[in-house]
Amino acid sequence: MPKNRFVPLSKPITKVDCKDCKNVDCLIKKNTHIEGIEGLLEKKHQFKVLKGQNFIIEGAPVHGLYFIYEGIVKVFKTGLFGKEQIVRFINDGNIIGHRGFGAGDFHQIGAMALEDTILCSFSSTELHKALKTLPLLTFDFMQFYSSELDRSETKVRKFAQMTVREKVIDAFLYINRKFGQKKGLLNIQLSRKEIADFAGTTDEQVTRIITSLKKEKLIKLSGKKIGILDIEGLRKEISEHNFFLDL
Amino acid sequence: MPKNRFVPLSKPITKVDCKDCKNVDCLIKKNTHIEGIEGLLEKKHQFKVLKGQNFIIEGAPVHGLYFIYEGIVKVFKTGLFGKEQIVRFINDGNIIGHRGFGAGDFHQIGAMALEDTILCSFSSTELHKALKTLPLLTFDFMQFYSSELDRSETKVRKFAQMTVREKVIDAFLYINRKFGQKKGLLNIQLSRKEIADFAGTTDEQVTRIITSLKKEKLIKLSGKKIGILDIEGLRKEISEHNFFLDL
DNA sequence: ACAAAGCCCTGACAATTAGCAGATTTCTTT
DNA sequence: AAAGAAATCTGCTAATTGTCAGGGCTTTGT
Repeated sequence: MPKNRFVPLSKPITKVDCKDCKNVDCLIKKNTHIEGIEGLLEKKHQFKVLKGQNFIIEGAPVHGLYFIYEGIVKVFKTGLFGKEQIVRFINDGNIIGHRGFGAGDFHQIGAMALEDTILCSFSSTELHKALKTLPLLTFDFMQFYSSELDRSETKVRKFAQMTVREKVIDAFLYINRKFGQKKGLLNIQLSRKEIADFAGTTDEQVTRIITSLKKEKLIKLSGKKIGILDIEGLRKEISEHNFFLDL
Repeated sequence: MPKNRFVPLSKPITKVDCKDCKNVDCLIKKNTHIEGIEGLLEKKHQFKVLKGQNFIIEGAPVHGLYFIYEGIVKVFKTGLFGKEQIVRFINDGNIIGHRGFGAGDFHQIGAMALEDTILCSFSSTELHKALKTLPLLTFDFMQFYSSELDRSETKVRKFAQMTVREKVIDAFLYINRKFGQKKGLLNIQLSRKEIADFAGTTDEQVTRIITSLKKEKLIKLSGKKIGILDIEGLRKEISEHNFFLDL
């Protein structure tokens, strides 16, 4: 992460029309065809945030909802003594800033760009208007939140029942599903501490487990990057925890 | 909990009209005035389940969504070796059976009545139809899921960062907010194991912590029931963990 | 009323995990 | 290129937590 340099908080950039967007799984893109959504689309803002910028602050008032056009972001909650719990990592097409509805709300999460990231944003009032009149859009949002809820509740169970080794393995598998590998290396670079904050442990434990997994030829290291060598081997170790689904 | 007796899975009972329902916070009741919802309301089923009945089985296909008219239910996920993680306790007016939408879905959670409970149910197809045409209803559902998601993500953080004592205290405070006290005793009776499964620990630890809290005059026991004596004292112990809200 | 089962409590022990400190490596800045 | 800073690794130690086992109490069923 870069230091606190004197940088503008965000840069406006040339705006992409949602109808032409490459992120076909984006909740907005998926609904660009429905009638009455044009008003919302026109009011979209798009801008860039730099790696390391904390563009959503926990507790700050909500002004809208963001989508990632391109980039990688970590979403977290801060706890005791500033220890952060990373709630999820997100990339192209994903939503962030949930609950960007209803006035008087405050962000329950913080967000930081892990790579230079281009964001799309919609104001609460515009979105509000759209959601209250376009049931199909609202339905998609509802389904999104509902599946996120399942995911999160599964994570609660994992945290309660998994060992540290299992939690770290689970984290690697999640990261692999989410970001994939290129040339045998994960397409995201995280510090030991970030992995720990996501898996719910400490950086020392993550280091230890990485060393073991490397010795067991389940993963490999190439510089700072991590590569998963034996997905099945890793899955097997946590398989008893996943009765119904990968979440 | 009673044994497996030979009982009918459920009993139909006289149906209450949603418009007259006492559960004013119920998502359906709150929307009974909107136009076009009558079709859904008419198709409601209402029936009774007995204490101890496991009326939603994890992994079973979803046929609809339930609301609690009256009663208490625990919602859980089963993990390794059958160890269950209680996700939440719910009562009058609450929803259960999330994701009762979209065909081909399976229950991600199980549910068991802790008291004799009267349920209202809506079929997936009917609900689907309503949600896809009534944006205000869908909006309410979306907001519900969204706030549940916040709650759940906060719980993830708590599980990762709290000590066992803090988690148990947090559980008592939650139970108190949710069910309240009558004559100084919590309006719900849970076994040590259920408290443990909710707080993310073991029944022995819960026992130990209850004994300590009793000695410290923070709680009291009267038979099987637990009473909270010093809410502020308890809150203080976990206050550093709650920066923004009680969730 | 009695037996059986289940729940609760407690102590002792074992395993897991976190925290600390120092060495080493890698990255950044000048 | 060298110095300084940051991140990673590793061993050691302490604290926390879970597990096992036994005894007591309460509830349930016959």
